[in-house]
Amino acid sequence: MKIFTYNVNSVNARLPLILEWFEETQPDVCALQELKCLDEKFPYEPFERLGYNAAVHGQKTWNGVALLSKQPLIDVVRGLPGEPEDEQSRYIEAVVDGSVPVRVTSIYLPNGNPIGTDKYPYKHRWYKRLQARAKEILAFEEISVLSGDFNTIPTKSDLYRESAWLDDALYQPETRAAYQSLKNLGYSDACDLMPPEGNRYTFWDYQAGAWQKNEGIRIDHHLLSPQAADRLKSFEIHKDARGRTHDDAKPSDHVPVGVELDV
DNA sequence: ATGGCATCAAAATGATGA
Repeated sequence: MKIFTYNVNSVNARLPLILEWFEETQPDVCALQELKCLDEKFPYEPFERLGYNAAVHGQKTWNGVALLSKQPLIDVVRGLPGEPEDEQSRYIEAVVDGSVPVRVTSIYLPNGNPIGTDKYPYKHRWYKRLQARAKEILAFEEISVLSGDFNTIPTKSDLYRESAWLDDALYQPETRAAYQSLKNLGYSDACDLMPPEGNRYTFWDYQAGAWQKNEGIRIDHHLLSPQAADRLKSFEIHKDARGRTHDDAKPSDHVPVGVELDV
């Protein structure tokens, strides 16, 4: 089973590119982030034509997450528990209903910039809630994969130049510690288990020629429960997606990142 | 040090992103 995460930066603005990637890659499951549309504006039909079921948690203009799966999705959870007044659509979870159940998520963790505004403590409240849910998921002792855009650069190896990120919410010591705490619960970062040769970036800014200079960062992750880690067959970053266009659609600033599990 | 680029939605001297 191939499970991907892909921050698409507007599912409708980029639809031709996304569909082309789906046809080529044939993921079994794909977690999408930054839909930037309400549920009713999600392009269900073209994905159904490719054979996918969709569970969507959308939002107008910003945020919005979805799970697409060839097999049915059951037990869908829309929104991260723990802060009822949080109206931002950044979390969806479901179980892929195959011969062996696999729990999957699409996470769009808050960016947190600029530090010093409400955005930064919101990021860390959100991290605490994610840790609580991640702990509950571990207790199920299932094959579970926490996939998404964590807006967290875990280590110095995950950026092109540390000095450019020292004042950024994505690379603060407490942000990296929060990510590490998820791993300390018992999850493994698929990229650590199967490090790719060379480049491991998943995001390149649109600005200042970051892609051309390969000034990227790694912020899109898969955290595997022990049951999932035992079944990890491969880890891949679809870097070439960053440079591709289709029918005038421009690429997202993130690229798809995938794991293959022996399921 | 700043802005650079992209999207949405509104029609901004904008908001947000990472």
